[in-house]
Amino acid sequence: MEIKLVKSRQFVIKPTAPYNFDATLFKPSHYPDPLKVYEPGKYWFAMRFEDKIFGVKLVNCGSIDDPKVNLKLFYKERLSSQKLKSLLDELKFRCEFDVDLSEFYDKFANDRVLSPFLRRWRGMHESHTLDLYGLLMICIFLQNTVIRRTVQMTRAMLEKYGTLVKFDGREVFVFWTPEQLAKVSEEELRKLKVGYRAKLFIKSSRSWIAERINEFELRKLQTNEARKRLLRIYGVGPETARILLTEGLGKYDIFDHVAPWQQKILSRLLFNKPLVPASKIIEYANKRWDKWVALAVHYIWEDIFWRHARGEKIEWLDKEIRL
DNA sequence: CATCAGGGCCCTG
DNA sequence: CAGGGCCCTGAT
Repeated sequence: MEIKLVKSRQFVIKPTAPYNFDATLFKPSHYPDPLKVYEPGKYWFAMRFEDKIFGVKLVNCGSIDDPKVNLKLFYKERLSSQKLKSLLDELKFRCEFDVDLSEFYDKFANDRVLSPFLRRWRGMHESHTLDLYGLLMICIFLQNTVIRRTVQMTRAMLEKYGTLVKFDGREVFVFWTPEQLAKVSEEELRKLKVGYRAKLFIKSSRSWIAERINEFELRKLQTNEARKRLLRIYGVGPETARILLTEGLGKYDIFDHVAPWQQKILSRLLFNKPLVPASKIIEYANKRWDKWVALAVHYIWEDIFWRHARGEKIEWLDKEIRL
């Protein structure tokens, strides 16, 4: 399916400083997907909100310490002013426009490990431009495979079940809904060469509905409570739960799982050693960065991927990052 | 040509 | 609580 959004309205947002537009919205550690378009200082994506689809174009027109974002909203039908306000609030959450990081910066300004990263990426936040269900789909695409295949499966599924949204001369997909996918047969999905994940997509969508997962409610819960709810979804284990909590729900106080490939990279970055036990890494990071642990690790993590993306040669890294 | 591991999870014993 | 199996594909 595809839709074209022509009508638009513009807004000027003043995020809480410091706000690093590019580092917040674009994450070089993520695999390439057709869900967004990024250019330096510009970001396009589409979203579902209250059963309607919107196109969003963000343009940076400020600086890290005096941030200003031009937000252009593309839509089909005019919104009531009340709906519009809740949509803008949602975008505020998704882009972390109003999340104040000053405590984080005060606390770790002199942290021997973290401070160089804080200087380099000042104003970087997590961002959550996908909704929680979409992020779950991404996590399933990532499970137990190589990136190349993840990219192929994502495209195949989006072309068949997603919606292509055209606006501002760009095209991005939005995900299907859990209700849509819950009705699809396993054989039909398997034709798209997603393998055993066919069952996962269907069962996780069904349990998403059965568990009445509501991301707005989950955001309000304590991290551990939200985690318990998420783990009840079929196909969600410790790693997916961690990703959903940090990248989906904006929780920064969790870092409880390190996959083997992440372990290799973090061993180098934190201990300058080829391999440190995962439990050591987790303990070290939590003790040191406490309730900001996920954000702290995120700074260190994204830094190496930015350097990689910019073509910097880091010998030991190349074999760990496979695209 | 065959074998295998890969950015987890479920299920079983 | 450890470990096998899962789809498919490119790399070896």
